[in-house]
Amino acid sequence: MNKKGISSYVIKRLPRYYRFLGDLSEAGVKKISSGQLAQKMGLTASQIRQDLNCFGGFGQQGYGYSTDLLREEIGIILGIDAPKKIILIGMGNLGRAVALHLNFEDKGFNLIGIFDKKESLIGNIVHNIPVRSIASLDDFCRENKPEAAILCIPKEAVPQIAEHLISLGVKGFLNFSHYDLAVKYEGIQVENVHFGDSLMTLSYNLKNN
Amino acid sequence: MNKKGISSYVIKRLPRYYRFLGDLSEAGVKKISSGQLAQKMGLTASQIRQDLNCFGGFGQQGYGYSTDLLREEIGIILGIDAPKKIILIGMGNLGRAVALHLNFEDKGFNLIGIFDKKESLIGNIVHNIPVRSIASLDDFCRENKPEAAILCIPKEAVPQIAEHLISLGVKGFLNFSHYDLAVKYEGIQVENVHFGDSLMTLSYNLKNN
DNA sequence: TGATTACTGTTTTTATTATAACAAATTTTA
DNA sequence: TAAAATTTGTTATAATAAAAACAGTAATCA
Repeated sequence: MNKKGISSYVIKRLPRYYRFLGDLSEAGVKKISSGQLAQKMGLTASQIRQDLNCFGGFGQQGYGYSTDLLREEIGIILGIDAPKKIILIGMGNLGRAVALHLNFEDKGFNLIGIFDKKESLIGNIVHNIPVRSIASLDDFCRENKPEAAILCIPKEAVPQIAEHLISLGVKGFLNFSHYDLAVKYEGIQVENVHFGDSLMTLSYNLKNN
Repeated sequence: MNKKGISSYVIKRLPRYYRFLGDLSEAGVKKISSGQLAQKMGLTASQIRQDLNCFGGFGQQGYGYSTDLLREEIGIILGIDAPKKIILIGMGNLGRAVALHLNFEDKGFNLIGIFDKKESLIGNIVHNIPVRSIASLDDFCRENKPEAAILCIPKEAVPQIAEHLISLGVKGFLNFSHYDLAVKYEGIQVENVHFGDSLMTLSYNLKNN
């Protein structure tokens, strides 16, 4: 629960609403009711209405929601309309995949820098961005002031790098390493992505269902 | 909630317990109390004890839990001791990163096949496994009977491929595509991994905290 | 050895989340 | 245009999850 008192469960559902509404929009669907959307998403209409009403009344009684308008509103709630500068640390297989696979602009970010310590990678152009030496991180951050960082580095390196980035003004982390980055300081945001955990959950579910 | 009546919230926490216990084990910690573990993981002792007691009493009053034993027990609960055959569809940037980055053996799976439709990739050896043509998928599945599949393919291709794999006996999916694979059939397990959603959540949290 | 401390397993209570219900407003239909 | 149907926003209820409390057992210490 954040300062505005909105449950993290609601917030975690917002990107999913945003994606579904984008697909509907692309498919030319102009309006949608909570009931129709609920069916598509495997939720209840009640939950959708209640989720949306945490942020305001975007629908119209007797009509439903305008697909485009609702998507736009959720985009604003998520802050996608105001891109934030982000850097990527670690250009291994995973880092490269993340840089090339994620559409940052559509998700509220602008990838402005890529860093690695491996000499052989430095200077490579990935996603139109040169890979820089980790030695140049401090200067780069002081000059460009990235707000967030993606960590695709070995788990041993994470605590130090994270702390260092915080001292350079980085406020948010998307952490892919095999390590749970904890929020130690007020105002620092962390999203841990552990897809190994998803594999284990799948293993459990295959065994027990 | 699955058939045994254990909440999905509990099950989602199990891999995290497993990881933390592994780290402790590696660090030579022989015993741990629910209180100590709670502090390390940012949970309450009560929740840990209640989670574990869904599956049995692994601790000892007045002592705590044996790190190694508890880890092993959770591994068994997750089915990590009984590796299941899994295949990977889609050898783009993301597919390659997943194949090379994920330690399947430690997570209950054995990667036995990689498939792509792109001619130029076929025959490449990734993680000691040759990339095969998607045309050979049917024969391969009939012969090797993989229980699960990882999808690293464009979202448009997902519904068809998933349905086809189900007809070939695949029971579980780890889906990385930008599409929500829904569980349509009894006994089919799906884990959707959307790290774009995590980025959006981070965007929200940066904006609002 | 007896008392004290530490800790689990389990029950009870509280807090949170999701669902259902319904009044008010809009649209559609006759 | 009037009645019926649709659908939201919001309140009330039910279900679920988390936290707290506590009794009982093992370990430790005097």
